[in-house]
Amino acid sequence: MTTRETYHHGDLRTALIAEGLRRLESAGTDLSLRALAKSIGVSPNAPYRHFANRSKLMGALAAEGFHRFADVIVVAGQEPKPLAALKSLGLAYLDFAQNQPALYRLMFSPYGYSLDSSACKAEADRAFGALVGAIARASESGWKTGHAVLTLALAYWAVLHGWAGLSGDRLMPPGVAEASWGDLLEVYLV
Amino acid sequence: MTTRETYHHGDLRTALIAEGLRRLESAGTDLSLRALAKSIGVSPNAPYRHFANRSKLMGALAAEGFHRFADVIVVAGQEPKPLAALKSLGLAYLDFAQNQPALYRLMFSPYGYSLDSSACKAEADRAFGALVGAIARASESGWKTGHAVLTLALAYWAVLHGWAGLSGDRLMPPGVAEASWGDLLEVYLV
DNA sequence: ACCTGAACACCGTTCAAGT
DNA sequence: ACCTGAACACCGTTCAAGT
Repeated sequence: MTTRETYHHGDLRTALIAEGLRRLESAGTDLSLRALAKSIGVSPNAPYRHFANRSKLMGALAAEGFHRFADVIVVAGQEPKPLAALKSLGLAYLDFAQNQPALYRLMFSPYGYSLDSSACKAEADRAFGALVGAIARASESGWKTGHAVLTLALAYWAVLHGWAGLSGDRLMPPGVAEASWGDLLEVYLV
Repeated sequence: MTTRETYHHGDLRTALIAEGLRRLESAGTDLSLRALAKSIGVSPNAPYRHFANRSKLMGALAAEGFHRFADVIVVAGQEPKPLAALKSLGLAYLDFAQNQPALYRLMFSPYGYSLDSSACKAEADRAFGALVGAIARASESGWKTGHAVLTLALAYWAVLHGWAGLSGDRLMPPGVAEASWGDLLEVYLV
């Protein structure tokens, strides 16, 4: 969000990621390494000192996205009442995906998660761990005891990921607006 | 699937789509117009006689994908027993996404659905209609009568789309293999 | 160690021209 | 009507060279 003039020397890596995250949402087009370098005021090949190739840079953006994502999910899951925590976590998830659709798409694309596995996986596991924890607490309080916690967690993750994609890409039928998030989650939450 | 030698004259549009669908799954890299034209044996700009630009071609591929997808979904939903139909439809959905991951991703990406709205939307609506029909029959037979049919359909679609994405991109935690599809759907189907 | 300049092969797209 | 050839601006990437 902040713009500075003290880049270009020793902080290029940070500058690339910051500008990359900014451009990701603003420019609808694919993120170009050359355009990114140009907007920072550096030569077209300067990024190669910090990233092996374009994919690795995209992976770093995805990793930063997963980091912020995990922060949001973990906090939302700390709601004391078990079922309220599940719903709060779900709404936080959908909010994140809606507010940063390009970043979310990158995170869960082959250019994101798969290409910087180590960094992305660690943060994704942190978010998924919060989800499993919330599900476990709900299960202990008597919610859907007929299913394994891990299966319940995967099913909930699938609902959230799927709905984030469908609503983000405006694939839902007309008449179904964001207002129905609550209703939708209720189907799963019973 | 079939390879012919009678292309290049009058059938270029068909040839581009056929070869495009083939390359989509084989080449992991992004589909290039020039490479596609070259593999058909035509000049780099010949496709522009049939498609306004690359996006329109991708949209046509997505539309063909949605057509095949709808066929599969509609057939799977014709299973007589209501709950069995829902499960059959879900498994057909996940099968399609797993067997043609690149096509599925394209269909539900901004380059697919959004760019050739008319053709894609018609076929997507056909598939979604089959889903709504199957849900309606289940609802009439006493399944989850507490929720609106449309809400149930959206929730099921979200589960399927989400799981297709997570398993297609191998984002699920280790130890959760394809064998758990049935278990996962059971959570929703109760 | 970090960046620049020049170069390569590739890409989407356009325009004039051929048949 | 359908395709080719040549050209433009752009891209990822590499390599030699500068500081």
